[in-house]
Amino acid sequence: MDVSEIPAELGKKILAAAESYGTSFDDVSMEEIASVTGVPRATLYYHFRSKEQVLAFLLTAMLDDIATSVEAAAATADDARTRLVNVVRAQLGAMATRPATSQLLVANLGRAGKLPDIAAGIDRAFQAPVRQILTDGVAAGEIRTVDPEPTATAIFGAVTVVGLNALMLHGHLDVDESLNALVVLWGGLDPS
Amino acid sequence: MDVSEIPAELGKKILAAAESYGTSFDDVSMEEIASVTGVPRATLYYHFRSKEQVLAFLLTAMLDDIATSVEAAAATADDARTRLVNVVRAQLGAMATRPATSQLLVANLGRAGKLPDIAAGIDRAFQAPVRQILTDGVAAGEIRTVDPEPTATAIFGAVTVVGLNALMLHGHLDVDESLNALVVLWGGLDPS
Amino acid sequence: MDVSEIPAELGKKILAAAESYGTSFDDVSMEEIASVTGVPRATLYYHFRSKEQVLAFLLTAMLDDIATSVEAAAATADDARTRLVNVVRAQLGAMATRPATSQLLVANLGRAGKLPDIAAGIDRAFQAPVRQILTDGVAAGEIRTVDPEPTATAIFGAVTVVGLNALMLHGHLDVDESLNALVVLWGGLDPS
Amino acid sequence: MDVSEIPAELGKKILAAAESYGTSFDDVSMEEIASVTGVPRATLYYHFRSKEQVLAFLLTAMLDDIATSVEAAAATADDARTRLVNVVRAQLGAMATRPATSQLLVANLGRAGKLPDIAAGIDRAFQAPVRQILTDGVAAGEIRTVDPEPTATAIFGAVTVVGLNALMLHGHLDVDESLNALVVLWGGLDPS
DNA sequence: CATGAATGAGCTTTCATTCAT
DNA sequence: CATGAATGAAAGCTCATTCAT
Repeated sequence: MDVSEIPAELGKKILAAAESYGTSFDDVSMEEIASVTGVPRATLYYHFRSKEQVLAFLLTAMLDDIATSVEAAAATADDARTRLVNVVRAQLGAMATRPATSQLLVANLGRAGKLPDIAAGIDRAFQAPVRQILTDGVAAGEIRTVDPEPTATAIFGAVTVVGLNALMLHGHLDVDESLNALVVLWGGLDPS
Repeated sequence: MDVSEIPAELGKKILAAAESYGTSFDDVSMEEIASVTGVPRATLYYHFRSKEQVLAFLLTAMLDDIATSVEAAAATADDARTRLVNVVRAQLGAMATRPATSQLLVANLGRAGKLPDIAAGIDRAFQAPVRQILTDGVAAGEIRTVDPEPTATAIFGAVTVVGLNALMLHGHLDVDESLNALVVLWGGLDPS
Repeated sequence: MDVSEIPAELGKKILAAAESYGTSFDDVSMEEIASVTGVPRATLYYHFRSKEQVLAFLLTAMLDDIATSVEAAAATADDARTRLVNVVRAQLGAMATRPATSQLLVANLGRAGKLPDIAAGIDRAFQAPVRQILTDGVAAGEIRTVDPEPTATAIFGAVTVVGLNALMLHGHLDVDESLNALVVLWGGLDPS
Repeated sequence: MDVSEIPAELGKKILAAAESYGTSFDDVSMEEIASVTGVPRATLYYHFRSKEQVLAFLLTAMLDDIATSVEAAAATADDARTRLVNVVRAQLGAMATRPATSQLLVANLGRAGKLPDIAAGIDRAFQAPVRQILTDGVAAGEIRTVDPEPTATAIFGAVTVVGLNALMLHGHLDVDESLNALVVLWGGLDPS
């Protein structure tokens, strides 16, 4: 199921309809995808091997999108801290744009992590850019000495759960407000 | 379905068997719970109104356990930072003790958050203690000025995702190692 | 399950609650009988061998009641036709008084007919009195020569279905109106 | 679930197998229908929305059949009485041909009457033709002055219960014998 | 005598998936 | 290339009935 094998038209339909899907993988039935996209079930099976693959395609596509804007935010000449803020802002912005799909992603972190494509997508969109900035920042003395790998995971958790929380509680996500909740990441909790 | 109405014997069986359940609510079938606990399906339905209620009982019981040890860690006379570290250590320790149930909880944050009992349990075990320490610590000048409510959410996300990550990647959770990943929380990313 | 073995108190509760039961044997659950009568399910099973027996008791009791008033109507010194009208009037009156139980009876004629007690009750309350009047009436020249046995069955069908029809369509049964529908029985369809 | 949407092949199987079904709607399980027709349960659910719909289809189809032959019997140039006898004969004949389905119908009059399709079918096959003949016959002076509507109901009851009685008592229905039981309808009970 | 607790046996229904065209 | 039709395999839940006190 290489993304490139999926006809663009079909892909668009699935993506466009994603925002009306439910929250858990099992809450999303093929019948639902079929009726929301207008693509008959059997046709979906013609293109995808299984339901999981459809959702993997969906999440992968979203993650690719996120990765693109995140990578742009990470590629500037700013200092590490600025780039990190921009990266997180891009991530939250992407979640804000696709609230349902984001919930689908975060609510299925457990399962999604087992699908190689998705795990790779999550890494590319969320963890790798942060890891890289941390590494660079530490080397440049712009960031405190931390272990980039696990720290990126902690940041990933803080960002996504703050986002999910906003989506679940208010139905939408205000990027600046959520960023504010993450201020702890920059300055930490210790008083200066 | 007040917890107190569930016979202790039955409750123990369900809890004891929990570690062999699947990851998502839908991955856990009543037949599975029945065969793993040795309690017939019809008997489960005699005590619980639905499958959701069984899982709610399970998660609520686990969260109550966690809350108890977390509250103990929060109730010492230490300074805010020490208490916070101990609270997080207690949370990670609880996750380490019940890996499968923790995965069930985190993997179902989306759905679980909609069940009032569970949402309350999460707050009591994870967010409220942190919120309280932050509030007290800020007042005492032991913690940087942050907004306790959203900051507690960010910490919750960092802690649980770091824990989930360890469980998914290594199958078990090393508390100290995970704590280390969270060092960013104390000192932040800014170089001193 | 001799009726006499059922404690009067219990019997009264079951009869009193009957009017809130459903329409088909299978629509009436033991749980429904239990909650409506206030008698625990297990207690019902202490007194009755099965659900069927409870319903048989219920219908038998109603049929006994009907039989009593019907037999009174049949036992006068009037001519056959008058007695027959009075008998049918009594039958319709009994149905009017217990609409739900009547529907339960008629809607379950098929099954009820297989339970000896009920079949006997139906015969005693509905068919035997008519049969007797027909026999006597024919002998006395007060009634056209008909075969009493099958004719009584036809009359039974006309009476009960007319009654059921009224109950289902209007929710209640107007005795005189229904009697009117049965005028065909007396005069027949042939023009005089 | 318009009848026309059911594939003819499937319809035939359901009809053909009907004679081995049980007596009450609840006595007939989908598994029974499936195994007797050879059509898998899931396939039945592909074509029908619910069990009730399957049975509605079955009874509706039977009633359509009956209606056809009854309407033919009603459409002759004979006098009203002859037509009525022929109509009833056709009705009894139809019951004789499909004893089990007839029992299913009559035993579920209560429930069936609530399903619009079936109520309409009963009217078309049993009541409307009789009503019409009565109306015409009264107008032509061939039938005593009776109210056609309720009288048709009484006749319906007499005919079906006499038929059901025969089926239940003897396992089969002898049309002429049953017709004989209904002689009361023509001449009435009054001696000439 | 009465009853709360427990359960075996089914039941309807859903759904991911495959078949046949 | 696409799809209507068909279905195997559960799943959640109910309910009449029995057990144990």
